[in-house]
Amino acid sequence: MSVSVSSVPRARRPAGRPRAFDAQAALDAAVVHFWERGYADTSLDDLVIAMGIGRSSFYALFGSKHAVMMAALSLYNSRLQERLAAAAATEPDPRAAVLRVLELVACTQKPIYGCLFVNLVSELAPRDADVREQCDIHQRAVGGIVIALLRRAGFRLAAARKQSGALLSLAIGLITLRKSGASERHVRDVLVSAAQQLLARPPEPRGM
Amino acid sequence: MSVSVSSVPRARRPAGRPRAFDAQAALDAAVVHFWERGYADTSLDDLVIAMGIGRSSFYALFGSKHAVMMAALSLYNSRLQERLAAAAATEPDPRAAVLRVLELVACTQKPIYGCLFVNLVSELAPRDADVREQCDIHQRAVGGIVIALLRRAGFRLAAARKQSGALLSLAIGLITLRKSGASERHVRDVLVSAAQQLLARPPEPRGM
DNA sequence: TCTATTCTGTACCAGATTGTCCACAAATAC
DNA sequence: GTATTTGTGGACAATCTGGTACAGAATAGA
Repeated sequence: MSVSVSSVPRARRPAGRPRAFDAQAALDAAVVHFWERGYADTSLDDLVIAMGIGRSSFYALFGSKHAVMMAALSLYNSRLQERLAAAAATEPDPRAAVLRVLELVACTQKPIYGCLFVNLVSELAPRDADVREQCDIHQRAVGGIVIALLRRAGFRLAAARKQSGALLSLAIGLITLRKSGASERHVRDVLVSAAQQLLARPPEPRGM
Repeated sequence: MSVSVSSVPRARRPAGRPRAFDAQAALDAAVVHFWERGYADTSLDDLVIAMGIGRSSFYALFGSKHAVMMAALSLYNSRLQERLAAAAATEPDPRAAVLRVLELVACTQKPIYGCLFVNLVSELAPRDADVREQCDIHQRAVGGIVIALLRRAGFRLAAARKQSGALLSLAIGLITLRKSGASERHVRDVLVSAAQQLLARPPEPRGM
């Protein structure tokens, strides 16, 4: 699963010919390629060329097109989670922190290409249990960050859960809207204004 | 472009062998197939088998894989627009009508497969100008329905535009959330509660 | 019946597809 | 040096790809 980019660097080199490429960089290139082209439209030739490695090396290290896609998705998700957690930890005001998190989600680093997570959920989730599982985990992790911030802002657990769902849906939906023609500016305006309304007051469960 | 499903039925049959299949039904089958499998992962064999026609008939009537995808997308979009417009026209209270429209958008007819519009935007929009154009039109049409309702509910034009963007993003984002694991019930709860907040009052532009 | 027209099934094309194989290269161990 | 281990490039196989060609079937009109 993990491609073992030697988080614990071995003291000695193993016997045998050393790898002629950087596995981390190759996986990064795979992330970019799946991000820009999706899964089905990416051929193995595209992939190994983009990654700058040969077929043999590709199969030796990653095993299959599906496996490298999962590794890329996992890397993308964990990096995004790190960035969101960092933003949440940096900004002291919890409402401002939520807004910052939502901006990071909605305004992706490759606006035209949206978000790799969203793209792969859309393309593969219905037929790929591995993608579903990985994405469910990611969704919960990101949701957890927002829920924690909302609780700090005074929301009760149930309300925080609901509101977190709404805020994240908003951000994710804006990614699609942007892809289908909306301007970056409009997206930001809508996000800020709607998020402020949804963050306004912890709605006490009054009546029903 | 239009596949001419004889909206104006000709008085006389044309000379020549009559078509042995229902063009409308075949296009419907294409809609379903692209909806469930996406574009790149659908081969022509898949397609003609699903549509129940031969390759020759397929090319004679539709021209190419890309063309039939565009026809399917267009049909899907116009049908959805019809359903939304009907809902908007039926429900007298404009806020209730907006909620009804959002439910139709967010709770798709094939929950697991999401929304064909969203799916194809996600898969193709960055590299396909035809899809971008068709989807931009669709987005504006749906946005127009919501904006008109919001205006009837007392929103000013600028506010209605912004709020419409927020409400539709919310609904669209929920489709993705549902695909990546959220339950139908959670989606509905979040939608209703968030939409009520976003519809609460026409926010007068106070200060900034 | 004979012609013109339209549709259909099948064979076909040239190139792309994922994945395997194997001879060889480059390093360590001895 | 030799043996061992690991990585690499290119060839290869079998299948699948989107799209075309064409002979013949089914209709209308004469």
